[in-house]
Amino acid sequence: MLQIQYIRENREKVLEGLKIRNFKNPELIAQAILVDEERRKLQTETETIKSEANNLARRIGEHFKKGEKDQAEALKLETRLLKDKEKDIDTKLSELTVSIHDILVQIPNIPYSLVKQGKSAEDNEEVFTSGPASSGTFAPHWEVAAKHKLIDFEAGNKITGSGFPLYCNGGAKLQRALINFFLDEAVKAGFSEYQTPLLVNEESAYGTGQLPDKEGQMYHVTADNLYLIPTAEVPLTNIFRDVILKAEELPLKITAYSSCFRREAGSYGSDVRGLNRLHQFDKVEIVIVAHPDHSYNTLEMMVAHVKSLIEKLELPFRILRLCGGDMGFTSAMTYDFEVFAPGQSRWLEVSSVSNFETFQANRLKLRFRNEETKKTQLAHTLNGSALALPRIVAAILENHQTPEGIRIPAALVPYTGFEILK
RNA sequence: GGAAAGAUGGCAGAGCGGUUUAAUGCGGCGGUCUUGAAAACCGUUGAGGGUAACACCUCCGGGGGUUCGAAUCCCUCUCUUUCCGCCA
Repeated sequence: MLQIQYIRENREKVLEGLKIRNFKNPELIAQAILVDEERRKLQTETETIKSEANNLARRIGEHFKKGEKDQAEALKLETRLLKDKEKDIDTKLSELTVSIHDILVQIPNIPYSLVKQGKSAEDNEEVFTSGPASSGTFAPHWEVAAKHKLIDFEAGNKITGSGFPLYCNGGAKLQRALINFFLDEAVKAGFSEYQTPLLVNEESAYGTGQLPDKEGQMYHVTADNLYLIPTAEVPLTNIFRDVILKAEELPLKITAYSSCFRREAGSYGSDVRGLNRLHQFDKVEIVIVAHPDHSYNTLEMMVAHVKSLIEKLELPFRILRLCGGDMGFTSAMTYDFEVFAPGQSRWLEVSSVSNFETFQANRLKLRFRNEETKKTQLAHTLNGSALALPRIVAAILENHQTPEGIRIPAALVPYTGFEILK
């Protein structure tokens, strides 16, 4: 959520930013400013009244203490009038506060200067590509998985439903190896390892922006009003809800492995074949809380980390800087990582690394104390997948097939304990 | 799941209707003293809104109520602790 003061003071900049996103409702900005103006006017009014009422109450107290009952009673009458007036204004004030909030939650983050205008995925900029994929004929991963009995989609179907695969034997071992590999690499890069709750409350879902707009994406446990996390970003970032950090604690780098749960309502076709899109999957997430002056250096550092992971897995990939129209609601700049799946001749997104600037921090009330100004200031939050498992597994199965089985990349062999998966 | 007690500033901890505009201690910061440090002493030290700067307003777990006036009384929710029960 953007800060209303920021919108008020940077109206033109905000509108330009929304244009880069192809945002459909730029009139919300004018509305927000208008309502805010009215709200502040009422606030001044009610505060003046409160101040008067406080003074009267104090005088009444003094009169009572001196035993001057008549004077006290006279002042009481005066107070009653003020109270009626105040109640009136307060009602309007809270209405306006709600309506300004309702407007603000509909306004997406303002893109960073490097982000290009664009409407859809077609307009994304490729900023890196690892070179041509190996040539030859490749089977799609679901065939490879079936051949070697690595994943039992039917069993998962029976136990739960589609999108909940059962990993078997070597397939399960590969998953565990990848999780450990990713976590170890993150720790080596300076991230502290956490293990988080997989269910979160409403406040947390709201804090990272899943609520109110992405309600349908999450599994909701209605009996206890909890949500299954769609990503470890939610619990990890909410560690810092209502927290004031010291400047020297930044950048704060944390990581966690978690299962992730997504309803993925409305996804069909080849998109959901095999491991391409699941309701439950595993992911190692990295989260950084950064000083606003350094958050874009931090973003580049995260990109370099994710890049090194994919390189160590010896997979062909590319990095895209998302255009305004394809970027998530809360992000100021996002890099997507896509690995090539030659069995399907398509790119699969395996990581998305974003800088949210103060957009999440504002909702979370995540601040740090600025040493120069001595004041609290919103921090920047960033996160990224490092990495999401299923599509990495799919890419390994499709890229590293040999007549003997699937070749395990050298970096991963210490974790699997075998060089060929069959 | 049952019973009882409790939730106050970075921490500890008073306050239970009007000198609380939150005591006191610890910690933090600044200063005096000192060659330097420690000790001692003095000062300072929550967040948000608002202002050119003051003033001023809000916040004592959340929400609601009583009252001229609520940290203090009432209702309600949440959480914590202790005891009992159940349990990986």
